[in-house]
Amino acid sequence: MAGMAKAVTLLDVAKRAGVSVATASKALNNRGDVSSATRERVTEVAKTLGFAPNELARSLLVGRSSTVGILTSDLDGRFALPILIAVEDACGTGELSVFLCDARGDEESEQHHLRALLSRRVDGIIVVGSRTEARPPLGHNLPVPVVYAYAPSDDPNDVSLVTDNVGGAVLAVRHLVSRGRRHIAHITGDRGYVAANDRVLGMNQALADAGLPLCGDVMFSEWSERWGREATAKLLSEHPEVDAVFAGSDQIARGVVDALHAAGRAVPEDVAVMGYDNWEVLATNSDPALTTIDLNLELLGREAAGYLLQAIDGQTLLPGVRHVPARVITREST
Amino acid sequence: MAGMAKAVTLLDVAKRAGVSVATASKALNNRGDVSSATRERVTEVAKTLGFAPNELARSLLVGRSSTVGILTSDLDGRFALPILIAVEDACGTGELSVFLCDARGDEESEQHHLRALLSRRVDGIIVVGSRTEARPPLGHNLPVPVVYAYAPSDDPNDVSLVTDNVGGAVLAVRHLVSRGRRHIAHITGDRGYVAANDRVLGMNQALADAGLPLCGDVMFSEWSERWGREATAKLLSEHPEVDAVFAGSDQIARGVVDALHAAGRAVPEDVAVMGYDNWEVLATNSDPALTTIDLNLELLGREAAGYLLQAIDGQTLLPGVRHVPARVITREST
DNA sequence: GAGTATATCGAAAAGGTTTTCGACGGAGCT
DNA sequence: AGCTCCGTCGAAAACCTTTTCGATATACTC
Repeated sequence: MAGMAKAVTLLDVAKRAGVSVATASKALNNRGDVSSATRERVTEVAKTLGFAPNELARSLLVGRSSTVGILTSDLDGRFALPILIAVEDACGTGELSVFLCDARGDEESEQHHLRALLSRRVDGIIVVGSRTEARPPLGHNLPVPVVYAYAPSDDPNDVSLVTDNVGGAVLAVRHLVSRGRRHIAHITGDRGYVAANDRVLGMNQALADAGLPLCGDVMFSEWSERWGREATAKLLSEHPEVDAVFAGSDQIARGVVDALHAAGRAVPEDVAVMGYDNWEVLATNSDPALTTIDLNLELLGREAAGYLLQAIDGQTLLPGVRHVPARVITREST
Repeated sequence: MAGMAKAVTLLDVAKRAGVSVATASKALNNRGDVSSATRERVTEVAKTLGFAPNELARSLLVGRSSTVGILTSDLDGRFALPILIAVEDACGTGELSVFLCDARGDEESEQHHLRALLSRRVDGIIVVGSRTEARPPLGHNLPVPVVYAYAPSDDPNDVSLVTDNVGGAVLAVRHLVSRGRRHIAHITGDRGYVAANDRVLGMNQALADAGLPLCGDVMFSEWSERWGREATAKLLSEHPEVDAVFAGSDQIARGVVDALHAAGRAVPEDVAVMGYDNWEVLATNSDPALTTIDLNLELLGREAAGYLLQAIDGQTLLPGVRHVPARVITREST
């Protein structure tokens, strides 16, 4: 800690360099008319004094703070973090600093953070959700642009980015049929999640395209390994002919391969298993490593930041929800 | 997006209320001499106009921004996030907003972010690392207080908070011997990590206290499930009498129980297994669920924020590294 | 030498808020 | 009536930077 040196101001360097603050400012910003001699002198003094312009004053003057807010509803979750990282990255290269706010799923806390962000005069806000269900907008007539990531706004006038779950499921079953599988079962999570329903939608569509029936009924329950194990046991007894299971998440997929091994079925030789989410620690550590669907969350976050920057630049972007495509990550389980 | 309403200023509400900006300010801040009548009138006007004070101007004036920076070296990692969440939480209740910066382990990027934070006039900085090895300090003679979390600064004059890995390992083997285990083996990760070495330190200490030898040598390699499986197979062939394995991480522990099952050993009846980290998704989804050591990262983050707030308040805190104790989470694998 | 063009610099305003201090009016007292 | 005192309010400075525009000096042209 030690020094606690007083911050050095532009006036300090101006005095030290024997010029006015005006020319000092122009010298440091390569702007206006200033001789190269004094410019050098000023920059030299600024460096030795360790001058760093006070962004608060700058922002106040130019009416733009070069900050954005990220408002997340649940940082703990699996999906917010990659988006957060991508957004922070994209903003950082654009010389924007980001305020992080975690509302913990609390509506009241969210409004509290919103007020804080607005009084700090952020130039824009990205709200990232943890579920794919649509959410009410942050507010109406906000003084700054807002883009919604992962969880879309239910107001069609807002701009939202979401992952394409039906497209992802299509990719998944196409991959399985391309591997020669004909008896594909689907074990997934909570029937109350639109993510689960979107994926069965895509699956049915791709199955129909391939002229194949689903092996058994789709099995809903919870997003856990345990459910993957349970469901697989049941599946094997009722449909021993199954040669592929499409799991609704990597967690479930882990349970599936466990149960398959316990039943003496080889993966992928006897039955292939496909995960969803590309949760690295689960997918890569599995034995065999899981083929899975990657959500492209980094791309989603990057694009969200990109749209926000455009809006901050004054461009009006056309409203609606944009779907960013998923992609299959091929590993050893298929 | 829609409105883009112009931000309403204090002058606006003052004019509307028929007073000067000075009295308006005093009315809204419950300060100075102002009659209750005009106070009510001003607050009323402020509410209807939706006035929110410009924090930039406020900060500039009072010389304190009510913001802190979090500088992380690797957000991806397993350990930064819980700390980040706890810090954000603690700061939020203190009416501080937090700037998030992810340096991605790049020294240059870190300095870049540091400069940005300082020119934004943050009141303090928390730097959270992703490894337990000590790191060089952010800088010398910085104008704001800094506290280091998880990865300590190697300058003894700084204040750092780290997890107590040797204490955690002591708890782990005590737990195992309290379960009646006498042949305890240790499978852990990369020998180059001080975390790994600290834990064998604590383990040896607790083993000595209990008068027990280690079963076999400690097995170093990588922090993965695969290594857990490999090492277990080797262990079983060389030391079939083993009745407990203390794993250096939950990932390794998962591999251990897999291999144990494959070898026909029941967990925990035949051999107990203990994890480390309490990585929920791994530990709770395991079959059986893992008993493990929790790092208390939330507490660490909360305390880091607490110390920083004290320093910001002008208290000088005594330098050095503080160890926050771990705790055992008992589940079904022991 | 007179006049004009050019190069370089500085004074001042602006941004929105808080705080100090002086002004003003009315009430109470002698 | 004259005085003090208190309660309320407003003018202005301060925080630090950027930008505009006028001022000054130098060089150049005829």
